[in-house]
Amino acid sequence: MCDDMKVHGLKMPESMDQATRSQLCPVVYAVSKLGGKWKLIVVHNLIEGPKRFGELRRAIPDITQRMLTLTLRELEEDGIVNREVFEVVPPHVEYSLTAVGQDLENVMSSLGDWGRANFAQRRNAVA
Amino acid sequence: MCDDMKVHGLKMPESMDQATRSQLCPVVYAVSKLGGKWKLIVVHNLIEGPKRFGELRRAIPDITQRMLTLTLRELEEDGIVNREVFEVVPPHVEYSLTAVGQDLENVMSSLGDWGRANFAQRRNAVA
DNA sequence: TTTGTTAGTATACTTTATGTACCTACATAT
DNA sequence: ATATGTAGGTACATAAAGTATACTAACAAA
Repeated sequence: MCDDMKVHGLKMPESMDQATRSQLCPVVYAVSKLGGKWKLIVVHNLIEGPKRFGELRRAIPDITQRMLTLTLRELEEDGIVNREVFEVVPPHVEYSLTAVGQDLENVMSSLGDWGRANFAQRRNAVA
Repeated sequence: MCDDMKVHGLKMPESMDQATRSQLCPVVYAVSKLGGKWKLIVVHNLIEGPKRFGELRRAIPDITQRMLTLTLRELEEDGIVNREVFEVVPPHVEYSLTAVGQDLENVMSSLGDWGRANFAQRRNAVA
């Protein structure tokens, strides 16, 4: 697992714990950053371009205000999402993907490809 | 969001709930199948080839027996992982990716690419 | 003057996800 | 007779996620 890490000149002994290893295995690291229930859904909705808080809420009807806030805060902390506040009334806040977030495009599209293929398969299997 | 779904000849009205929409938006569908804490880690470990239960445990030291069992059962139900039992004593059970699971290769590699790039960036940023 | 708007925060509560500890069966090795 | 290894199962406990409701600021329109 994670021979990639040779590029960092590091070995990954069994004794190392997950927190440490997640800094070494790119896949484990990525999953730890994107693993929440809503993270990828929010990123998916920002791929097309910046959106306001309310637009995201309407685009993801099942997310609660609180969970959207928490998810956006975490994505912001991880440098995936950018938050721009316009000091007007009523408030105007725009969320967009950073360069790091934009780099998720391949992940999102391969995920979409898989979902599409798998979904099609299931329809045939069930119907 | 999810214009892809036009290929299924379906629209996605606001009134539709998440359960229904997850059958329509490939990304939401994919996330719903792969969203658990351990799902992608297990898939990642099976990409190279079949592994036994104990091998997976050793490869993912922080997963508990219970979570590995639950994760494998769900992946099996979703047609991503195949479980082969050899009726011997002591028990011998082998887990492998189905064709659907193999199709996750692009997802895994793009996720690895992103993690690698992002990880490298962070190292520079921090160090 | 009350209502509406946007993007939240605060609090309490419930549900689901994940984790811990201990248990089994059976054959072989000691 | 007891210990070892495999692939789990089960009861219970905790952590994470989600729900519901109330609350805020500041201005505009009815």
